[in-house]
Amino acid sequence: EGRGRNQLLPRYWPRITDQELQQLSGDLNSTIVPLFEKVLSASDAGRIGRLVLPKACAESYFPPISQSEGLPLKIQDIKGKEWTFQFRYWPNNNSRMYVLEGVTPCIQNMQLQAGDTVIFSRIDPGGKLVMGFRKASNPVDTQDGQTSALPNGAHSGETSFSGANENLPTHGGRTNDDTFQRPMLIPEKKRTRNIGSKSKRLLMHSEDAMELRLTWEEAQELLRPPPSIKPTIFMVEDQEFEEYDEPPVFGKRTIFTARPSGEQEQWAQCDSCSKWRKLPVEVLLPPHWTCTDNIWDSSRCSCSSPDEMNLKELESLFRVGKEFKKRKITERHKVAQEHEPSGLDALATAAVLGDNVGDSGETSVGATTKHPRHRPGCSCIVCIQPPSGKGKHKPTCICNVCMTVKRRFKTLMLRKKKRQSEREAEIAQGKDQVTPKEELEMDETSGNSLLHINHSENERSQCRIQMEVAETSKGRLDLNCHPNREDDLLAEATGVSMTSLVHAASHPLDMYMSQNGLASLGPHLLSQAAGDGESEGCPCRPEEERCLASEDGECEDKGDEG
DNA sequence: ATTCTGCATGGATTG
DNA sequence: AATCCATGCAGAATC
Repeated sequence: EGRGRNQLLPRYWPRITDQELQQLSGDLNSTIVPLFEKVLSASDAGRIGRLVLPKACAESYFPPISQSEGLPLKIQDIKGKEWTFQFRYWPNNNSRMYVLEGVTPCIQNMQLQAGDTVIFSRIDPGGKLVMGFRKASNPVDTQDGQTSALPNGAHSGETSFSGANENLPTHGGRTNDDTFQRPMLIPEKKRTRNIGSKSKRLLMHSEDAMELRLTWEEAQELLRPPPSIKPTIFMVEDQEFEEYDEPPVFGKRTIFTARPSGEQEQWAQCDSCSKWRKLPVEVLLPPHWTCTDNIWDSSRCSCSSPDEMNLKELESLFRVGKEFKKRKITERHKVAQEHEPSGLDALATAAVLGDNVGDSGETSVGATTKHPRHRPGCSCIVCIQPPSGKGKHKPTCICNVCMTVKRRFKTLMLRKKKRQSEREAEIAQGKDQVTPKEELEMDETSGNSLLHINHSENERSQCRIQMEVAETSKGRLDLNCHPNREDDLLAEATGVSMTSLVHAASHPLDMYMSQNGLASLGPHLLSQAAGDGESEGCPCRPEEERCLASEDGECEDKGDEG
């Protein structure tokens, strides 16, 4: 528009093709007059919700305001939704700085971020303001540092006035999965300043968060040695290392799929035609790669060659690949656990892995411990730290935690005894039958009647009760459980004889532990039960844990009532 | 402790 | 040198 163009800096000139304009005008049955556009800065797209408007643009196209408070301005987005922003200014060096306040919901709705462009237009007749956007789409060339072909570092990307093309997979393009990268544009100038302030984080949309969900392993997959730089080879403890003078560069992101048979494949998307091409698994690609670079498949070394697989099939294979990878990680985890020293670490393993031990491929789904709030990846102190407690509590320790556990154990056993007496009385009245299994367990001469021992496990464990915890998949001894529930769980699920429990309960704790080789375990169990005394503030700590570690055993009292 | 608000500051750009 | 504008900052408000 004549009024503005002559006044505006070129960087604010709206860039919209006649074709797009025509299409839009046709769609809306009206005339769209592009006014200006602005590449969002970090502060524009941040959570403050203030979009700084170029002064000339604000004064040219928005209503004149004489008060700093300005006025509410209704602006329609590309989906027809109307937003109300506060259009105002701040006095600034004898001048004005114009801002739109309250833009956060709109920015979030459009899923815009720093580097994206907002485009202000006007619908005629009516003069209604409309706000479109263009996502930054092209990668910043980090290698040669050349400026963008377009002013202000803006790259031509997908313009959206309709919203229809947003986030939809184009032919061979990104899907809703987090597999396919979307390089984030950082304006060439002031690149370092757009990273974000030191004390605040940029708002991340869920989509971005998904894209950031990379493991180190995956991140490593993107790194390539700097081109044409020879590494220096040196040895550290018989391991060969390559050292480069230049930092690594990012390579092309590929995806790995797996056939149901487990056969792995690697796929890369052509930068030119966006078709996906299959590659050998071990291949590493440069950042820019096209079909013509496909030296591994002569029948598909040109963009004119058809797709080997359609997107759906590829996504399906990718899912299989993901499952395959998940299984591998789980198995690796299991192997690592098996190589752990027994004893305390086994207890820690049991606590951390919980029911998921042996549940391959599903570690990310189930809870890890007795409490569902502990999950794989949980970083709370309970989960990240094995309940070693080594050296912290001795069997003779009389600290509050130790005394609480001992008291609790005693109460537990007494309660078992009481309830068992009641049950046995009932059984005696009914049928007087004892299973052979129970008879075996009632071999009191062994002194080990309480616990089932897996001998192979036993070889790796110093304490039997711990074995019970680690090895029994159905029921585990869990001092954090509510006593009443625990009674049933422990006894019924593990098949432990109630008579043996009664017998065990008749011994003092210390005697019981010494009989069962538990002298060294006491402190560890204590530390496990008390979260090593360091997890007091852990937000994910189960109620029962807190009760157990509490000095006066309030929960215990409750349990006694029941 | 975090977020909001109203500027102030200073690097970048323009004339 | 003047101006713009991205972002910092401090006090107030709110959680």
